[in-house]
Amino acid sequence: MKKRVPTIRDVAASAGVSVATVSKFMNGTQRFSAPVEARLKATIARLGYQSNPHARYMVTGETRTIGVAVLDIRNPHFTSLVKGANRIALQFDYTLLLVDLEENAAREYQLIEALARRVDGLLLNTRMADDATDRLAPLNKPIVMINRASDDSKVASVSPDNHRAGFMLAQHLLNQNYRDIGYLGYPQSRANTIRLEGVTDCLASAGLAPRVFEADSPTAAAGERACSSILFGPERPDALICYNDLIALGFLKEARNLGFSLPGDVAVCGFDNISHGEYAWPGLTTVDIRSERLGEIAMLRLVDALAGKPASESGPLEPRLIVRESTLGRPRGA
Amino acid sequence: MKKRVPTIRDVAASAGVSVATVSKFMNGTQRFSAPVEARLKATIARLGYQSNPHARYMVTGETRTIGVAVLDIRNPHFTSLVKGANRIALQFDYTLLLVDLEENAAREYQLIEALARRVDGLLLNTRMADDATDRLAPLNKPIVMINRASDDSKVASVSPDNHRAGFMLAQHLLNQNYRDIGYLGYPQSRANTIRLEGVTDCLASAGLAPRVFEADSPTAAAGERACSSILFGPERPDALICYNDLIALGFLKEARNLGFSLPGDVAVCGFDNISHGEYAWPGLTTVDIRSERLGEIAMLRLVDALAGKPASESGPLEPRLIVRESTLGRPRGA
DNA sequence: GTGAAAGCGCTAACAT
DNA sequence: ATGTTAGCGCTTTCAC
Repeated sequence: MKKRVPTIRDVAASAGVSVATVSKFMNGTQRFSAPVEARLKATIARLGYQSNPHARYMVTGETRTIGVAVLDIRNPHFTSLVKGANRIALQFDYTLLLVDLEENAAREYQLIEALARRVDGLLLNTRMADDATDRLAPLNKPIVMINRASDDSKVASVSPDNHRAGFMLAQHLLNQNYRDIGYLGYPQSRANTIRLEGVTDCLASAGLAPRVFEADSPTAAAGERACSSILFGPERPDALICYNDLIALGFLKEARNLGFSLPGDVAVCGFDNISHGEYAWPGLTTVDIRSERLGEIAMLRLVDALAGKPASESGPLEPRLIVRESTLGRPRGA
Repeated sequence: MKKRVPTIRDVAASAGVSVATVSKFMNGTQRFSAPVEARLKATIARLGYQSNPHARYMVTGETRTIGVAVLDIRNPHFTSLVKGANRIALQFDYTLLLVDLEENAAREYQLIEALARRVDGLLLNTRMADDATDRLAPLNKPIVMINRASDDSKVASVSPDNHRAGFMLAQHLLNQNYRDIGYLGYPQSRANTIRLEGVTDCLASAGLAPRVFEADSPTAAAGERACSSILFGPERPDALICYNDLIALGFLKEARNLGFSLPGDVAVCGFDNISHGEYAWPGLTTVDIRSERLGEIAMLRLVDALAGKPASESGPLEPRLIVRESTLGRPRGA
């Protein structure tokens, strides 16, 4: 015999009060006479009653749920984002409805749309083209986008300062006396463009320009694939800035396999400061874009929006350069 | 002017049919006359109508949502679990309600209880004591536990074959001629006991026994902390099996800092086959417990239970030994 | 093949 | 301070 979950009516009957009283008690909407309060407390505890969130939604219109869509939860940068978002959400009594899009552009919009029906607001990390964000408007829910170019004015978004992060990495390499600097990008990502601009702007101040290569996905496997053609190309760069740490790590590994010595033959660095980099060898120089904090900020923005507060326009999050062994070799001919 | 989301009544009115008809159409419960079907299709498309999942739940009792609680989403093993679970869930039209417990035992039960109210079933990864699982029964929802000892008969659970995995690692080290083998465990985890048993049983067949050390958390930081006292202890082991790859990676890094040469001075390996290990140096020998597949299987079990199907009792998932450089050094005196 | 109506568990407006 | 009641959007008998 399955025992039925107690409803508000069970509690009301059992405590000898009306459902309205129980409802008000549960929500702390009102004060009660001592005897009623005592009976209510006892009955609720005895029955183990908890209000049904879905029924509650029916009348309040609030789900206390935030939809989170990420391209790939296994990318440590995205994992951290979710971690940070989860922390703030719990703090404000929200729960995360998570969808891993698996980098599947085809189902992307459909999944997000379905997600939107069940939540109060959305935290989105997609590769959706800018014009496609128009399609999100009819969802009629507060949305915060993550890792989107900040000049995208239509929807709220939080991103690291990608330009500055790129600039930092390039400056560091210049300081280390590297001159022939390559950039291994991932053109599908919006952040890629800005990171490259940061690199380019910095190098320009020294009268240099980066040689640009492309990876076909933001993964270590893509870094491995790109490696040989870069290292055995006509003019091998001194140093390589990769679109993210995963690509850098893959490149690093493959370069070692190919018999190159790192960072002696080529220095390598990336973006994101994923934990892999700390335990790799040589340790990976990177720039910490503070993913977890980014997730917290994004969720904070959403919570504010949901509470009807104005968006506190804080600037992009300051990145931090993390120098490790992968860029500390003496460049050729220096 | 905010435009209201269309309800089933809007569609009914606009198409000149009853709400019952629209409902049946949406659910494919019935066939319709051509004209009605055409009108319905057109109206639904025009209004962009989609049924409200919460209202639907009110009558069906189904949320089409699975609650997933993990100890720490940033632990790559758990991330993979979620990835696999998400894949199967989407396939069966479920969505994941995710809660990261942040290894916080205090709020654990409370969070899970709240989660249970909103979902059809639960996928749980907790350190809750076995007797505490009794507290989950009143939740009255199908539950699949992850990474729990298989002898725990009360609740369904899926786990890797931890004993075999431990055995494999120990056997590999014996094959490599290591004799003085240590085990750096994390006693708070149930899997830890079984992994150690696997190691112990294997070594026993060679007349040996592992020396056991303890880490205070399942993280790289804990591996770093444990390192010096093990390596500078009275009798330094030849080889060290760590409770998981994170601990192993931390140990590896710190050992290098302390001036040891790996695997020459000490071989190191772990469990989980997290991607870090492939890009570390020396590459980390590990045993792949197939986390992502584990997540898939767990979710499959849950989906079956929800569909009223009997649990197909498949045995534990076969682990796979992944040998890399961290255990390929020549042992001392061999 | 289609419609009318009851009711899921809850909150909020209003009455007392 | 407490109770009555009308829905929220939907599915599901049960008529027709």
